[in-house]
Amino acid sequence: MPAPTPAPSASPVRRRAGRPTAAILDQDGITTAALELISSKGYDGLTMAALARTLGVAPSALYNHVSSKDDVLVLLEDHLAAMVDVSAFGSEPWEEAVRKWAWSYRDVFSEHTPLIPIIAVLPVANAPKTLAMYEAVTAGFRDAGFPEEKIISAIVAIEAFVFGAAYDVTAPADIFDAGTLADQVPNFTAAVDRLALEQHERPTDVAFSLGLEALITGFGALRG
Amino acid sequence: MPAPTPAPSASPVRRRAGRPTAAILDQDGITTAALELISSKGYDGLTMAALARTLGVAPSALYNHVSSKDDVLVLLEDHLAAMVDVSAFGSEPWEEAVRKWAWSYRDVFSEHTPLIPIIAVLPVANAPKTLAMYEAVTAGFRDAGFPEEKIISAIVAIEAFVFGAAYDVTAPADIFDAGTLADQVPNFTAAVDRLALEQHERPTDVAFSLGLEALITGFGALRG
DNA sequence: ACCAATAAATGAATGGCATTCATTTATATC
DNA sequence: GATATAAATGAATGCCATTCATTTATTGGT
Repeated sequence: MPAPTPAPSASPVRRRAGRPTAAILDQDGITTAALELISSKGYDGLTMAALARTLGVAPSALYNHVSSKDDVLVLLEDHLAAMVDVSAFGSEPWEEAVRKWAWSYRDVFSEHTPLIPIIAVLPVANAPKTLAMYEAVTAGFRDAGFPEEKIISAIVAIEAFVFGAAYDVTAPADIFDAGTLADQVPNFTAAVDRLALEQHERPTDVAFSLGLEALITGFGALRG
Repeated sequence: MPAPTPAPSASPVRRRAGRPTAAILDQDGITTAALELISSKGYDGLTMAALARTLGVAPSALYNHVSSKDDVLVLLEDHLAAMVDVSAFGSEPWEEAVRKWAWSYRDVFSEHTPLIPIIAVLPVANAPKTLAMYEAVTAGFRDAGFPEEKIISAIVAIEAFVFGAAYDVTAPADIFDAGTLADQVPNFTAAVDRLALEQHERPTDVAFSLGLEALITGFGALRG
């Protein structure tokens, strides 16, 4: 069996310092490599050293293209925002568009919860694709007759729910097992058992659906 | 002016190694010291070394009482859960009880967002006070006529919203300023401007109220 | 065609961090 | 009184992000 052709990005070639013919690194390449690394080693494996190794460069070289590791996380966040499905706004009824948007938003970020603290406080001016998502959603709300002064608040509320629910997806299945304390919390234990008994969908999906439909119904009533 | 009596916890006395008359450290003391440290230096200042310094011990001494820094965060989380107001369950109408619980929950954790990734996936068996909160809320839902098999899902949904909203509180005021990209996102920019114009409450509070009332209304309809 | 400025890489620090471990010793237990 | 144990010390360890002086190929100006 012949050795597989090594990926150019992982080339172990000892390069000399100095300006190369073409730049090896750029923000897109860093983003892609970071995504690969995360999918193979998880966020614990995402270190500047590991990222550099994936790209076949010295760690310090990264700092010519990003100002910090947080900057890498912002690049990731913006990349992922572009994967959120806003296509139903403008082509489907408002309720269904919101539903698709929220589910897809949750699904994308449930695999990337370490980015949530970043995105939740990130000024949109630093994240063009994220901003594009907001534009599409805002237009969808406006066209559906939503009063303009309430659009941002409604989006922020749905987003808050989405981020919290994204964490929920990653929780262990037995998170609500009270263990030895079970007899001290009878109502809670009974409710947990009852859910397990009568519900065969993923509990996290049931909760998300329940909350999202309440938000859609409640906000839908605001439309003129 | 006489020198103030130094807090025993901050005593700089050079202690000899070995078992003291009474243990200096325990989990309560560690929790209290961690809260002090956070309120003075923030979560960035919460290091095992700084925590040990606050308590007047060597960093390694902490590991006789907690197994890791994450363990400290769990102690903090559980301490804070006990500060969440569940008192209205049983004494006030369900809607009002949920409202008070959710606002208080959000307010407590908005000052402690670095704990959210911990609590969101923390098995309740490791957090007795958190469990007690769930018990009170569950009983409140049951007594209000909520179908038992939906109680946990509803709580999980509200909690997701609360956690997301807690992050939102910490966001910078100009988070939605699109800057130079403003002309590329006209609908979004218009909606942001309109909100700023017509709304004088804290935007984060407006969004929280909007979402929470929708959830309360939606879930209220599930009661028998 | 040269020359200066620049972009983009290297690799060797640096300082901070959580955590581990061998050691010490006062107290509690048999 | 001997022994085991709990709870402290302080010195390592290894990982991490980040900085800095240095190198050098390319670009743009004269």
